[in-house]
Amino acid sequence: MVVDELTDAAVDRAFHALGDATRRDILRRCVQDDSSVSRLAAAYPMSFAAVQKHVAVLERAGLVTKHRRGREQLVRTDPDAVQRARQALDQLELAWRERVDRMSQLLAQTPDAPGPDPPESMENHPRRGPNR
Amino acid sequence: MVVDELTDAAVDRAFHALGDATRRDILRRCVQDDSSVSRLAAAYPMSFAAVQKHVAVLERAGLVTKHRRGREQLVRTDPDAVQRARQALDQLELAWRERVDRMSQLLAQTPDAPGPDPPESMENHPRRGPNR
DNA sequence: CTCATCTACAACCATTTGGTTGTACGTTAG
DNA sequence: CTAACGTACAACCAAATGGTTGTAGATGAG
Repeated sequence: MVVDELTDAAVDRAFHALGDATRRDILRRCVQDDSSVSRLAAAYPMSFAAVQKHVAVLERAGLVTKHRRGREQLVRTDPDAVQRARQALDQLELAWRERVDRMSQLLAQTPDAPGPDPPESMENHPRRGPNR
Repeated sequence: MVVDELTDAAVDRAFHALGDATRRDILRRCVQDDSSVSRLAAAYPMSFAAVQKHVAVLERAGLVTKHRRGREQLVRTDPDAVQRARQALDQLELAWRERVDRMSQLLAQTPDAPGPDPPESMENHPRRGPNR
């Protein structure tokens, strides 16, 4: 499986595209109804070309596709791409859960563990003694 | 609840922070084990200051927090923030599902009528007839 | 105390980004 | 056909980004 090639630069582009409020709004509009670029442009306080660029960013990120209808160009959100981005975040959450598991395990196997010591306890007393 | 204030500029920062491979890697490292900034810096082919800036971006986005331990500064991923970003994507997927539902409904309620004329019909037949 | 380490931050530079305007092209309406 | 519309794209600009180096402040080790 050479699927790994996609996921690095592609995730870059996807998150970068999502990091702008205007582009997220375009996504929201187009996920509900396909919209032509000019109709989108009318909805924002910027030039047509600016909106066109935003759509281009979303398209390069694979988040939307364009489809001709007459002289218009309809923009459509790709829900698969959205889910792909979500998976990247899911992985982070999974890793966190693994970490918590490891910590719980360490605590459990502590022999004379007297009480519910928070996991940070070992790295949390900076020996803030009488210095200063 | 004025929770809406957060979600706009904050989501901007979060996705922007996630839009860089180095920063995502930092997140992955720190979600598994807290790591000092200098230890992180040693892991990447760039200067200490550059890594420091990346951490600052992640911190402003609320994705990590820093905790002093002696002369080190430990970086820790905030799993809640990751989940918040995920929710933003979940909303998009939800909207898509609603759209599909609406479409299915339209299809379902179409009897065997030859010309189902919804209000949108006027902008929907491009009259791609025998012209050209 | 002194020294090495870790961090913070300013100044600077090249590149990218997000916006503008202007021009050109394809398609549909009359 | 011409005119109007929707789009594409180039050129340009200010601001942000991602990197560098250099300097200075805290903190722990010896």
